[in-house]
Amino acid sequence: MDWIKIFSALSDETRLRIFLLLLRRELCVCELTNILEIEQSRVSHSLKELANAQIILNRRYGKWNIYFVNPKILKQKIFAAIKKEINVYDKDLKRMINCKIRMSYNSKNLNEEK
Amino acid sequence: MDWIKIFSALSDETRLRIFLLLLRRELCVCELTNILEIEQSRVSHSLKELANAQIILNRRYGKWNIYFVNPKILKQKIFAAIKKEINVYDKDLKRMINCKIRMSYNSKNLNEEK
DNA sequence: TATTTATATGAATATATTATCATATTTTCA
DNA sequence: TGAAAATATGATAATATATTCATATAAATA
Repeated sequence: MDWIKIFSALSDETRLRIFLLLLRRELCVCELTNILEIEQSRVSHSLKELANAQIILNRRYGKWNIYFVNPKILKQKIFAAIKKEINVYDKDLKRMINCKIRMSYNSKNLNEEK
Repeated sequence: MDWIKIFSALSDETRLRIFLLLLRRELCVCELTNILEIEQSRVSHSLKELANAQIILNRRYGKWNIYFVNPKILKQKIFAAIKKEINVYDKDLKRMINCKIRMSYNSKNLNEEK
């Protein structure tokens, strides 16, 4: 575990917001862009650094790239504590709840899920 | 709690080394300088940022400025987890054990303790 | 196949951080 | 009181980081 890289990844507001959201549920880039209301390239760059610190992973699903918290790190007490003690930004949480980009798509194409 | 400031403070090797040492015991600037084998001004600057993030405090004792982990933050699970999961650098730990700058002084001047 | 949607990435710029040096301050002690 | 020890701090230079823009890639779909 490279803790300096990890703390570094979490020391930026954009990346921390993303990470706190991903602790709640997995999200694709366009959902994050929509929720955070920032540029898509900024989201991608941020995700790259979180992935580089190995605290998130991703999987392709059709045209989407879905990012999620690396299950391994959740076994570490530090991340379990982060999940419990650091709150997601209120506005982000609300927008996440209302964000149904993939869901509306899925309902039409459920049979295509691998 | 300003988590970005906190993660930022811990995202630098020098500061993380200092913080991990202080989690074991309180130390003055000259002890830290001795243990870390880096410039004194660098230690002071690093301590200032850790203090700025409110994760360490300090008290004057004679000519020494003794730094210690803010007891309040240890109640947070995150810091308790950091203490358990992140190891001090081996070399630092050894040098800390052998560092007796204040101790040798104290033994001669115990009656001056406030 | 051409277009659209989702995403990644390289380059350039703007901004922030880090290390070092010189020096100032405070306390102790000869 | 003057020197020494411990510490803090401001300025500078070197380095790293973040943001934006333009563009590339890849999958879906009309």
